[in-house]
Amino acid sequence: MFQKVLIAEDHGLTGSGLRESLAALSIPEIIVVHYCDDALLKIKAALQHDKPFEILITDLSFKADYKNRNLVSGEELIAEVKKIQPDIKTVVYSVENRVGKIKTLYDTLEIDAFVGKERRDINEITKAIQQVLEGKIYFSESLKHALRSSENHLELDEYDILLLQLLAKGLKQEEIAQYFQERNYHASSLRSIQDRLGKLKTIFGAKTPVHLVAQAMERGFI
Amino acid sequence: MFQKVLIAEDHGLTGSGLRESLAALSIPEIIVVHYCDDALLKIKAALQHDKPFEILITDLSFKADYKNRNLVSGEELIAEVKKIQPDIKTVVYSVENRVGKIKTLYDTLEIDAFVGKERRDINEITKAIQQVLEGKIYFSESLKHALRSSENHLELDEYDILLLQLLAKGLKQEEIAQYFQERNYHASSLRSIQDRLGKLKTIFGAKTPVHLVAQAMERGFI
DNA sequence: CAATCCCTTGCACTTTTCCGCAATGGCACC
DNA sequence: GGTGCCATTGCGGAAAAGTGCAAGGGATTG
Repeated sequence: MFQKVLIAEDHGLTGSGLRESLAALSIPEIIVVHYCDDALLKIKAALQHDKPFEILITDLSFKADYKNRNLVSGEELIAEVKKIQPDIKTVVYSVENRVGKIKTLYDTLEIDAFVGKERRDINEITKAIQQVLEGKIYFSESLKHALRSSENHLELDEYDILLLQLLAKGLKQEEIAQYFQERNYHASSLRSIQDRLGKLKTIFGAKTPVHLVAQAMERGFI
Repeated sequence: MFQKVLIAEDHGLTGSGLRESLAALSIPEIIVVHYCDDALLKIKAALQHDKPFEILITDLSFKADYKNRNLVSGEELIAEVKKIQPDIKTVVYSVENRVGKIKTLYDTLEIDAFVGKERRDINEITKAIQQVLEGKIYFSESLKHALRSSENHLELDEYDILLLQLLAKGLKQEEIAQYFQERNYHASSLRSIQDRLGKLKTIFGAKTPVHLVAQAMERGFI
């Protein structure tokens, strides 16, 4: 079994529930922190003392409070941690349930497991740890199906995602056109953007641009 | 100390964290359930056996799954429970952080305490239990802070939220006007909706309607 | 009762978005 | 090289959204 585990979770009671469940797996050293920055510090310190953590279990969203923060999310934490300790195993434990978002976590951050905060999560986290210990990847039961099934498999390219992001950021169509022109994107005229937007609306079944972005956000594309 | 506590919380690990913390307070009988309907059944059964629960600690939101549900939220649960056992103490434990919403819980459901899911919630839940035991009302420290801080002071009323929701659902301004007119809302003309939308854009610092809804979603208002 | 304030609403005008149509040009396939 | 397909783009008119202005209408205050 793993010997040294770090947990980053900002809800105190949930963190203590996690600690308890991992202790039941006979993991001797379990550290719980409530801030991403603290997690990174612990990882660094452990590395320096030649006693690195083998696995990091982290939430995705951390509420802001009076403290100043460098890292504000689990994604950022994982990215930073992997820079200094690339071989560490990472498990994401979150309420996130948007397939697109979780797929992105796997593709870009190469996480080893994802467990949703849900009713059966005690079993799930246990299974996840065991699978990761064996060098396998683990995703919550509820997700496995969704991740593989083709129905949810809308593939949006960089252009589409950027377009939706710019829209969500408050740019007008004309400003987006300008943005694309400055960066020499292929379809950069106002008319092309409108065309693309129309197609995206069809794909998402959206009636208005607002609806489109709301759908894209709900499904985790942006 | 209380002798018999019921916990309704749909995240398994959080529930077990709660159980652990309450056990540390020397509460002998702690039952944890993951569904509102189960909570109501437990309360009913305990009453019938003349061994009623003294206090109910419940989350507000319970994720839907394959099971059919009568009660879908902590609010509904509390309302039903108070019908059959009006003297039971109720503590809400939730990520909810909108002051208005929590005030409504106090005003309409007469809850005895509110504890937010946050970093220091272990201490908070302990304090809450002790205060409620003494017949007092308790609200999280963070809430008192939120009351003062201007940052979280965005209070949107039902009208604003509905407006944003309808927009996100793909309705056009004119359709929203019609929707409001059918339901006899106060500001139901197209012009009023545009006016309100303009004000919301100012509040959220949004440049376009898309931006507005994206912000509202990110910040958890809809 | 008058003065005042704020909210609601309609009107008119501008800006922005939507969308069909047609011209152009690249690319693949025959 | 010819043919067809599709993405890109401009144009133009229609639809939708944004906004200043002013006319009411309550509610409050002096």
